[in-house]
Amino acid sequence: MPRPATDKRDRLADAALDLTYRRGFERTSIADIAEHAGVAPGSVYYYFKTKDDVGQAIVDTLSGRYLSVIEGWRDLAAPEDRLVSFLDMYLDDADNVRAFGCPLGAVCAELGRHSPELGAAAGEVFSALIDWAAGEFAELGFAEAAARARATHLIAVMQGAAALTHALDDPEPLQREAAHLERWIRRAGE
Amino acid sequence: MPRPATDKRDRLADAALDLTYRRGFERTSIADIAEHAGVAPGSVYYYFKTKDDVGQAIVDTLSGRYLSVIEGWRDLAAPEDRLVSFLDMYLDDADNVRAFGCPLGAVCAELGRHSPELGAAAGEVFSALIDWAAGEFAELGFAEAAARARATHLIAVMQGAAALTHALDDPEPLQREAAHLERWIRRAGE
Amino acid sequence: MPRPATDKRDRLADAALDLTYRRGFERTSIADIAEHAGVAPGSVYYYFKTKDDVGQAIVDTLSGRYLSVIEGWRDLAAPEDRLVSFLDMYLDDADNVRAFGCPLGAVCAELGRHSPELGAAAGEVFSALIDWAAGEFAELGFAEAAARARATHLIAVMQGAAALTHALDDPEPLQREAAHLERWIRRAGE
Amino acid sequence: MPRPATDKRDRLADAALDLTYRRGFERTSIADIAEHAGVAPGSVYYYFKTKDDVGQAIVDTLSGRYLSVIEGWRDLAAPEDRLVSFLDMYLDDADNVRAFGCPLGAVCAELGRHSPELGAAAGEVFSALIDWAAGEFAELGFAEAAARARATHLIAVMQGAAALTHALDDPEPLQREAAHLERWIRRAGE
DNA sequence: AATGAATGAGTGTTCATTCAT
DNA sequence: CATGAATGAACACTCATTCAT
Repeated sequence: MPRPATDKRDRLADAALDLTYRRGFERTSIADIAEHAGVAPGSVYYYFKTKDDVGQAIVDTLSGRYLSVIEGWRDLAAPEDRLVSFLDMYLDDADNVRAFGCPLGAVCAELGRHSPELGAAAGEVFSALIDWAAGEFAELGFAEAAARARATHLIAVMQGAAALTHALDDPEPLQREAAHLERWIRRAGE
Repeated sequence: MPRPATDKRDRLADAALDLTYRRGFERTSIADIAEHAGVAPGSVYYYFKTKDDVGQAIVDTLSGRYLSVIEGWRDLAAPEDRLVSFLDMYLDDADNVRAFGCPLGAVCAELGRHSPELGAAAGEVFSALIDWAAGEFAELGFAEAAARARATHLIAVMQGAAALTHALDDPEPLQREAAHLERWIRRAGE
Repeated sequence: MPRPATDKRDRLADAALDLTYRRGFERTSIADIAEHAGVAPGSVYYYFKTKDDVGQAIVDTLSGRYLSVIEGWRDLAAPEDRLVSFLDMYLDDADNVRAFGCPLGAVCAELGRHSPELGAAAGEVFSALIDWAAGEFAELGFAEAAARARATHLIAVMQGAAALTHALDDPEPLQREAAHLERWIRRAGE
Repeated sequence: MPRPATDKRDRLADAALDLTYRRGFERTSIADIAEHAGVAPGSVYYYFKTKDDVGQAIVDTLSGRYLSVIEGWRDLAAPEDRLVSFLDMYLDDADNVRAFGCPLGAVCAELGRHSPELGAAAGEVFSALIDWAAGEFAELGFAEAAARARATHLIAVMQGAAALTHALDDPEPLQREAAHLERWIRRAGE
């Protein structure tokens, strides 16, 4: 029972996300995306009306990936463990972070520079991430305002650490800031 | 006695930096830069061999601007005040940060995505900034390793806060993280 | 008991004629025609082998329409009245003539420019129209050669008047030439 | 003393007019025009901003040609002779009229179908032509309104005759209507 | 009998780059 | 010293056409 349409569309969106992360949105041509997805060049426009539409699909794919990863942490009983998993996700992916930056931040910046609409859409992924982290901190006993402040801090520091690790081509900032944040999270959980 | 050649070159580099910050490097054409600088289109290639060369000039200009700003803080007697000036620089420029991201981080990311060479060059501006901050923290009494760690943390957090403020189109993360860091700096100065 | 296949084919031909008249043949895509006819995009090629084939169907539809309109004038007893009905047909449709030109002439020119074969086919519609008008003039007592000459003049002047009215976006040439021709016809009928 | 810029631009406009007349505007690609003018494909966009801009240049070229032809009839002392020259111009070009229609009417219709703006611009060429003919009839002693009516009739009939000659692929309508109009003009000059 | 999925060839357009002057 | 003219390669996008079902 094949769903070829959805399958190809997904493959195209995945390829577009991947190439945008590694080369940038502007430097990624429609033909590149098609080739990467193993699809005929003209076919991209069967699934997407414009390149901006591909950008929107990138945001959706990105959002879906982060949401499903977070979903996977539901097994963990303690909020601290879930928050630390967020840090570990970056550490496990340190090579890519070093080479291309944060998979979320880099792509959002790239799309935002292409068009304000895409930038706003990408911003919502950040919002969702902060919402999730704020929920975890709330579960740790923080009042809403404090929980949000902590969540924003967590995301901001990881964004900055990833940016520095990429800019300096050095995993150290990422590792050090993650270690810092882990202690900060554990301390909050006590 | 001005040297008009140099003047034009500088104007071109300034225009290139400005446009790259606001639109991105890829979306900025050589003709755009020439027009922005009030220079004849063909002349860009008199001053720069290739567009990548323009990218290098952007890095140099960026580096010069940050260095001279830092230089301007020499008047301040206390290292804490100089470090806080770094934070204030962002707060004073909050509108641009919100609209286009960190003037340093956004441009570095943009150039890094264009070519590894430019990325490495841009990375050195970050290194210099960290070196400066590490020096200030050393002056506050921290041992070298600790001073570097603190400097990296400072830059990373501001990078992340700027990125979030841009992505969310909301000045709050920048303001909150800056306030946080100011207390953290003042505490270190006691 | 309708034959749905034929019905769809007719609807497609009608849509194609309509769009060709208003936008031109080249600017009308197969997908446009399908959408306009309320038919699935892929289905056009079930009824027509190529786009040129659609062009042929346009000519046939056009021919059929003019023939049936002429047929409708059979009720009128006097040839003068039938010939004047031809003029009135244009005057009644003056808004479209102004906006898009003569429904026959514009489409013929469009198809002729697309391919000589279609141009020749479209030319036959003109021939048929001239034949009809020549028959009417013959009935008014003109010898065959004179009747054909008058018929050709009638059609030519209306073509030119329609073309001018369209080009100048002004109904005046059409109205004036039609009034002229009506007197000329009435005079011949005395 | 070469004026290469103007020269190339003119050659491109000439090629564009020629191809539009023979193939239609839509079926003429920018690459076709460049090749026809002996110019590199990318160069068209150095002289014209868009294809619509090329269309405007076509109108200008067309207008210039007709104006200069009319100018050439200044030598003729009698208005009748000048008006008959207009008819002769078509008869001398009968082969092209038969193959492609009226050089003015066909191109105007083609451009008008491409965009209303171009259609309006093309319409002004017709206006100018009518103005000229009206002036000649005025010189023959007709009051302004009558002169304009006659001028419009002259142009309209030639348009229609050319259209029919093209549609039927038969020079007869053009020749017969031209002969008719010549007698009509000579009669007015007596 | 009918169609939705898919595509390759071609379109208008942009732009980094070259070069004669 | 400086530039306007010119260009070829690449881009986003369109569309007539095919075909498995």
